[in-house]
Amino acid sequence: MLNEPKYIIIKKNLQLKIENQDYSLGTKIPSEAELRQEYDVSRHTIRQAISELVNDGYLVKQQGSGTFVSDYYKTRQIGNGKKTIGVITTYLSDYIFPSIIRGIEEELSKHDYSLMLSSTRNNVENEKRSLESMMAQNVDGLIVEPTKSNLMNPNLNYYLSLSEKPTPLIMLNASYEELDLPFVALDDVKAGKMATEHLIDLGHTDIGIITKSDDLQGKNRLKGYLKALYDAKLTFSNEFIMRYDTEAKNDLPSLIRIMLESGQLPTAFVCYNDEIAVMLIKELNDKGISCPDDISVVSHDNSFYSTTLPSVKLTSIEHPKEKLGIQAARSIVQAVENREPITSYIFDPELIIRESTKAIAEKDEIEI
Amino acid sequence: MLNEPKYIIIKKNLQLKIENQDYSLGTKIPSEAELRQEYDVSRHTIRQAISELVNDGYLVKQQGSGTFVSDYYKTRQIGNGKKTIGVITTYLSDYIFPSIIRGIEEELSKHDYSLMLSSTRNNVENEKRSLESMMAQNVDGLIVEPTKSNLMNPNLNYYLSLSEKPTPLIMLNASYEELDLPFVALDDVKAGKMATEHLIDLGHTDIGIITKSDDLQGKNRLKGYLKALYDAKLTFSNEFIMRYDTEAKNDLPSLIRIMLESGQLPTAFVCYNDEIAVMLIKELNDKGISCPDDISVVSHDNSFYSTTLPSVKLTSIEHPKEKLGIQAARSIVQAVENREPITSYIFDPELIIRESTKAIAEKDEIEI
DNA sequence: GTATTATATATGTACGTACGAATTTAGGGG
DNA sequence: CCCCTAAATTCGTACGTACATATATAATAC
Repeated sequence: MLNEPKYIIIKKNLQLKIENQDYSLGTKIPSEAELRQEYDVSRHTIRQAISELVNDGYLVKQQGSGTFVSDYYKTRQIGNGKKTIGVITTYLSDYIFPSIIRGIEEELSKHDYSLMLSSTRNNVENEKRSLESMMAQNVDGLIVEPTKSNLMNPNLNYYLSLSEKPTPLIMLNASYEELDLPFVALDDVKAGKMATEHLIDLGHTDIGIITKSDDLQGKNRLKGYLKALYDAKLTFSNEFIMRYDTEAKNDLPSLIRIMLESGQLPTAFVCYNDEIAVMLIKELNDKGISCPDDISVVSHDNSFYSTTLPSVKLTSIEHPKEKLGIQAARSIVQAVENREPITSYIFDPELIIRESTKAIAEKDEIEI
Repeated sequence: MLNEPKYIIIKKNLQLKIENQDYSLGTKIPSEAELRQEYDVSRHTIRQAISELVNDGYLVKQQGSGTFVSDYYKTRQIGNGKKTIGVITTYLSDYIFPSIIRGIEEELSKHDYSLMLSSTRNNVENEKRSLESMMAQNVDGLIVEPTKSNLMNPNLNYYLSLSEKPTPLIMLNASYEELDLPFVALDDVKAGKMATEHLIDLGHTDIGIITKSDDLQGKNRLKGYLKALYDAKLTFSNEFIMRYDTEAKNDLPSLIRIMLESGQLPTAFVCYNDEIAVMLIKELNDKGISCPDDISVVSHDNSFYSTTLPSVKLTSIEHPKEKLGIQAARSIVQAVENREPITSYIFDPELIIRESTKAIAEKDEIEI
């Protein structure tokens, strides 16, 4: 520390005086000759110190007149000091995403960070463009909800090159299993297990599932479902494990209809999310099947869909939503400030019991 | 031109060679000593030229090793070309805002623009901070949904200083009447008039309204309501013009309850938006009053609330939502590209008739 | 008092030397 | 062939000088 170069010492000294307003905005600082005497160094050394300060925007030089404290450096400092976090999600306006984004925005604005937003509509090509755009904008950190997290993603090399750079990155909701990236998510395996166990506790032994195939959340919830069945030594029928992907979502109602018409049904369903659960219950009702009297349904995410059906409020696994966004933002801010690696954060699921699930015993009693 | 300083000539020469890939990315350029010989100048002069190029990001120096062509300057160039639009709204996750933001994002991404997002939670202090932040970030355009547009806004001077700058600005949903800023919005006066006229057409003569006092939309919808009554030569009772502001929203249910208990009621209500309509209908039902059999309700915005009530789907004025966002984005992009002044865009309202309104004649018949 | 001019002052360009510090390269020993 | 060391290379710091150019100031002429 003591053997810092002279010009660095002088630079720091001048910088301090500027920031302390010893040399106030717009005023002239001592000439090179004067500073030379003051610090007892050569003119070259003084020039070197001043040159760096000019470069950093603290000073402005004017030949023949003198060197002046810039009134620009303050504003530039603010602009430069302001950090921006890029957020890439699959959807913006749908379902639980507004809440997640709100959580992120809330936390970022607390730390005076800016938020740059982009959505992929669950399309990998859009994800690529969003990533490129964010990188070009030199964001200070990235929060990404992965697109088609259960399929081979062609943008993995982008993520790899990002993880080499100092730009912190955190994944939301799910991660790419091929990469070892930090993430903030609900424990989806546990969630699927909890949902299924709730049905098992109610006496159900024939349990179907409708889940998503192209994202990791769907895969994990299925995993939890299978685990719960295995632990309870129950079997499952392949016909009642129904999987769909983003593109096939619109065809799902007719697929459900076909399934419902194909013979014996289970007494309960686990649904990937509330949207699907509402879809299923509507199809059930159309066929004269009641929920929960005939078939119980447990879903995920506890979104506004949970209470939207006139006939029945959904039993659903709570999704942290805002909290998830807040946690992701908090982690990324911490990573930006401290340059420390990010640790993943996993939320524990929680079951909200409403009206769409019912003990099977009751039904048997009625039938007897 | 001929008497340019030597170091400037050398700098330009080197810069040219870098851009022509004579010195390609990452490779070492000749040492100071070599360049000294090549240009027949002192080492100091070479260092001066190189120093400026290092500062501009073209070169990177490494003591003991050499001076190298930076691979960073290219990306910095690209980043500067990308345009960013700042979006400031009151809320992010609530109500129709996700749809609006989605529209904006969709249109901006089509033009390869970035979106910087901030919300004010309808607080003017937050609005100020958001504006400052956006200005510091040097956004290329701004889309603002005004905070408390019907109250004197303390940030008007910010907007004034903005309108002097070349940064295009467009207001969303409403504008500040004190300023003459371009905006994209629904014709709220017409909307309020249309809603009220629908009730008049159904035979209602006693019509109340619940509207918001601190934003322009509420004021305009009230204006339309009064206009419709005036045109139909109907009177209104002050007790049934109920106004509330953002802060008092949570107290609204109890205020409605008090109103409902205070004697004779109108046969119909116009509501500021679907959220309020749902609130009102719940309170009505609690008092054993049916909608639409006893009291008709027409609301605004046609949001998901319109179809959320188990008892009745709402008759509501359509809000353009996505279209509004798309139009705002399109206007701002046009303004950024062509540097032309923005013209306001006003959407015509449209009535969606559902179950919450009923002709008064029918009711009379039943009663007879 | 004002306009012009000379002088002083400030930064800009450009040369030179010397030695320090980090890195690479070449040479020598095992 | 590998490891260590010494030398060479390259940039970093720091001193010096000289003169150019732009600006401010003081002196001068009107």
